[in-house]
Amino acid sequence: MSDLVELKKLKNLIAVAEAGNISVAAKRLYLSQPSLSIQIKDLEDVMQVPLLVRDHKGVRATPAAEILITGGRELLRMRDEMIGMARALHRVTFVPMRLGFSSFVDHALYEMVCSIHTSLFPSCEIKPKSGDPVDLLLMLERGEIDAALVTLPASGAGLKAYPFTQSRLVVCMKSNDPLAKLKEITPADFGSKLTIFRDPRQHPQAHDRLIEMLDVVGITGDVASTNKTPHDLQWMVESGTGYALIREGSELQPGLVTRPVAGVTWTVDSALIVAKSTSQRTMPHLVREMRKRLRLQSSLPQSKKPVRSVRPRIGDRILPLFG
Amino acid sequence: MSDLVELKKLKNLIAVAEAGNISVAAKRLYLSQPSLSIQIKDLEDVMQVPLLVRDHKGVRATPAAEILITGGRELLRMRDEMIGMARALHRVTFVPMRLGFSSFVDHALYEMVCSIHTSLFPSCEIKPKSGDPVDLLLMLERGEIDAALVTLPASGAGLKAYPFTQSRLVVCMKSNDPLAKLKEITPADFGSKLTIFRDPRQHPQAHDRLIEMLDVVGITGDVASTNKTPHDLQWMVESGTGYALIREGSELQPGLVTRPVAGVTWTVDSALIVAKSTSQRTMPHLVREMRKRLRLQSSLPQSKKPVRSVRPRIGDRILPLFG
DNA sequence: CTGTCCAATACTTTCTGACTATGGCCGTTT
DNA sequence: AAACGGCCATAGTCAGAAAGTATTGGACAG
Repeated sequence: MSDLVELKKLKNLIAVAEAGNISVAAKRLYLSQPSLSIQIKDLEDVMQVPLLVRDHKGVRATPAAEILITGGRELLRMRDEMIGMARALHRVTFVPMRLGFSSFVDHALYEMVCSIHTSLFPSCEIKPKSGDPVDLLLMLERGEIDAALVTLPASGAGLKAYPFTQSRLVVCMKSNDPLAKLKEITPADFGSKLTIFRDPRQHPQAHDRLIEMLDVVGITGDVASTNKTPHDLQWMVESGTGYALIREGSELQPGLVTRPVAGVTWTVDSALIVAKSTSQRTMPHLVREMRKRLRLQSSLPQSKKPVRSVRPRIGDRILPLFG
Repeated sequence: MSDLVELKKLKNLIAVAEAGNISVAAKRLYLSQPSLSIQIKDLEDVMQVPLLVRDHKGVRATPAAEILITGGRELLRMRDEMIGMARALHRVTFVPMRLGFSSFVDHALYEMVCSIHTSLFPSCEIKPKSGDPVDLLLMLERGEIDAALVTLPASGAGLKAYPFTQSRLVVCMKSNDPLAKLKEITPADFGSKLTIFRDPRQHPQAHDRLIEMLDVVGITGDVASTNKTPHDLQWMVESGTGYALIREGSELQPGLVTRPVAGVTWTVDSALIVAKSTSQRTMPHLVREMRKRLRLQSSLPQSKKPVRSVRPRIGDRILPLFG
């Protein structure tokens, strides 16, 4: 019987009791409400003891559940302690996780990766490395970094991509631009003035794909200004050089606005690229946890930065860009 | 990280360390050797600490593993204690498990069911009830027992069958019978003298099926002697009344031998029959554990079309019989 | 060499566990 | 009252974890 009572279930029971409400606990645990309900039910089934008193406003732990909760906390504490001891004994220090990221990747995503990795492996240091995608991919192949956050497409020998987020591309313009009065604009409206791009050398694959994509709707993509950072790019827009395409939900400098593009759905994928041969064993767990959290809520957990990046709705057909 | 270290894995690690050998531990745990190897490897991966020193004669626990083993034992002990406390608090006593069995079911199977149930639910009493299959099924339908061990075919309203073992049927005869000199005998050899059967009223479905099956090979199945128990049946054979079909591997009285039947593969299934509506919550766990240990699948149709107690051999491997 | 004994790897299958969708219950609001 | 909203339970489906089978590789012992 006891073999059916695993630490994970106890942990979840504790979370439910603390929340006083299965639905809320489920959110905190990045689980669906039914999954959690069933876990509790299984526990009750195995123990043949009711653990929760349900009523219309939530649940309350029974005395038996209190025992499990108190004991469970103790067990979880002891487990952590034990693991710490075992690792200390071997004087194992985690190899730092060397994480590259392009400045064009959403900062919220970067922070999410860091926070999840740290919560999974508290004693594993993260060494961030900013860089251009083309360089990052090279460093990955050489084993100089363990993973990199870049936008797709991205490929390389022995690399594996895990796409995590998808954001719509919108046109960035000055707020006093005539087109800013429109709710949506068409490619024809802005095509000729779309002149501000990120430096093609930073990410040739993505640039080529972008040009190709513009070509489909008849825009030549006159690359008049190339920029190293999103900040530079916005600055160019502000200076009146032209329009730029940026990720929806990006933080905007004052005086700038974005408008969605009618008739097309252009999106950009951000992915974690991992070298299959990496010696950093934490990667699979990181990827798994990222997927778990992004699966459920389509909205990124609120960091201080309001990420209002709109994800395409399921069912809508999306033009396959960067894919 | 610690969330990836579950009690089950610790338990298995302990078993490996105790066995000093993954393969042996796997057998004890009713697991395959690779499954266990992988579990250990996962642990080492997550902890980033080697746990076992492998050499050609087995494995040895590293100091880090010793910590996990000692701590793991403690954790397992505490869990059991905690569960006991929680259950005691509610003064829950297990409802006894009322288990019916036919005397024609292999005693080893009966004992296995009991021992597994007891190891899963030590404090749950088992109330055995011997009886004829026809009565047992009736009692199941009425909810007077929770489960019954009988031979297939067996069906009834709201009953579910979990076949566990399959044994070949062999001809039982006196050791000084002329046919005993043969290694195998054919249906034609013994057909006319096959006169000893179990009482048809005990299990009409199975009896009908048996007669039908004999008919296929041209044996009339002249039921001259009907018997209530396997013992009586062997007694009749010994007294020279005729031949009987019995389960291969049955314990034989002195002076009797069995011979396989050439040209056909007659088998008999023993199954645990459970009322779907039973209040005995231990049943699913019992069934699961039984299946784990026997590695048999229970996807037999148990609809109106009765499960054939006789069927062509699957592949060419016949299950070893109890024992 | 060759056979044996283990553990590791590769590939396949099974089945747990998680999700979506939906229904029922019970208070609160209109 | 009826409609709504919050919450938990159930049903049905599916992906991925875990287990299995078959095979390889390595290290002795004969």
